Amino acid sequence: MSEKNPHIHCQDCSMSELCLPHHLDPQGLERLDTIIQRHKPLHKRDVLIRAGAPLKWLYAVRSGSLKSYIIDEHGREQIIDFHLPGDLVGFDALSTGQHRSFAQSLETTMLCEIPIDSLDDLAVQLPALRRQMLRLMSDELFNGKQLVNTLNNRTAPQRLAFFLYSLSQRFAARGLSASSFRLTMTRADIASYLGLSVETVSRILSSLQDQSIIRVEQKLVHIDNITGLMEAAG
Amino acid sequence: MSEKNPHIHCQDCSMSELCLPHHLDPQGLERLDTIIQRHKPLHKRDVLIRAGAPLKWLYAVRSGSLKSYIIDEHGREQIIDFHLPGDLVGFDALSTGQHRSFAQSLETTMLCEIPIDSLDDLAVQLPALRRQMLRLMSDELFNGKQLVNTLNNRTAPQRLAFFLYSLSQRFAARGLSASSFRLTMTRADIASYLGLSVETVSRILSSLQDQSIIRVEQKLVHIDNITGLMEAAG
DNA sequence: CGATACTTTGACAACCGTCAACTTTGGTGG
DNA sequence: CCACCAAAGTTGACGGTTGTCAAAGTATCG
Repeated sequence: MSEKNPHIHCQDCSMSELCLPHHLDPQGLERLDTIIQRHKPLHKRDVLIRAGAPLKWLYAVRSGSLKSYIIDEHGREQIIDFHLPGDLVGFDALSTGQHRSFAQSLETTMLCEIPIDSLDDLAVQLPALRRQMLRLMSDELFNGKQLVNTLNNRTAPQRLAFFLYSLSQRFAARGLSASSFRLTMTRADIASYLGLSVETVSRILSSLQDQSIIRVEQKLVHIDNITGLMEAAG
Repeated sequence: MSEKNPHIHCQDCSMSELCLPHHLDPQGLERLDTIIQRHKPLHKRDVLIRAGAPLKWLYAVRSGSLKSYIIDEHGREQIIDFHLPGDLVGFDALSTGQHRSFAQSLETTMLCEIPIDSLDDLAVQLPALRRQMLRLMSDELFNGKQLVNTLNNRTAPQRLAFFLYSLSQRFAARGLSASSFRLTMTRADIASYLGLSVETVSRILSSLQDQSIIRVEQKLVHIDNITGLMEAAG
């Protein structure tokens, strides 16, 4: 790598524990780092992945955030996930070799680009990498299933409280503030993800604020009573 | 394998195309078959997997059916999936090495038992097996995400029509009748899976019958108007 | 054959989606 | 830098869908 074009390496990346490098020895880390490309920064609203496109790379979020969505038979966008730093994007394409959902940047976002063929080759040689890939997929799989239940069996206020709480936990796992963060997605995105209407999302945010559980300033959320939030989540 | 105790082999199993053997060459198939054990038959209500138990085997359903569920903080059972022949059970445990959900037999059920360590060893040597494992996980992952949306954005009648339609498709993919099948799960199981009350499930089944879309005789369902069912699913 | 689990049907109320109006924010071009 | 307009967000009123409670009917299992 040239001195003129310095990149962050897996060895120095603060997200490595959440990402593919987890539990890799220094030698394995080095080899993984070699196959990983750095993608040019995405601007807000850039579309990274389109459904139907052939799978060539998995992406790891280094900073920023994205939303994944599918377009239903009526042409409406349905949010299926939000991706934060350390998350891998693209696993759902391993099945058909084609992406099945879209991924769009919610803000300026930095990504690592992992060629899927090289990753497969390397996984054969590194058991720890293999295990971590399976672990990440397995987690995503279980989270998806659990989410169905979480949403199905909860009222609108419980869903939103759950959403905020789980975002808070995810930020904390990334070394960021659990009590104060920015919602990079719109209320409509949240509504779609939780299966609610925009109006309901807005009303409940106001209501949680009235209960002194959170404070909302546009996109900014402060959690003032995390216990209250957990209780509100059911 | 002894003559006295003849077992079905992967080579002869009618579910192999849906299962791990998919796209394996004869030699690979042979090797896979060697590591697979046949589990003793489960009776109705037998619990195959308990959350928290260490992951030792993945299971492939050869015949019969199971439900997967988690137990929520209030001790209530939440159904997260139903497993039919050809399905693999246990992927959600790859993350922690411990099972995270329960699996219980809904009827007499025959299973193959695949030691996870041997499977990992074999996957290193057989790219086609590796690809099929990832494909199965990726499919399950995407289905889970899609299900969230399907349920979130649909009314109760649409959810139930969707459920019946998707069961019908799954039976068809297994060479069984798409228009006539037995619901091995209870109404309460369906309700939990779809996020509805038992009463609503019961009412809607009656309503779909009144519309001559299906006929219901206890556990037996006949689909008389598959187009109507698809439309009812939204 | 009895007990228990499962299923169906009815009545009612509440939750939340829809429609509508308005305010605020953010981006674009002059 | 400001003006403008579209997009995003908020708040209110209303009605339908669906959960809850209740009760009766039916299958299943020991």
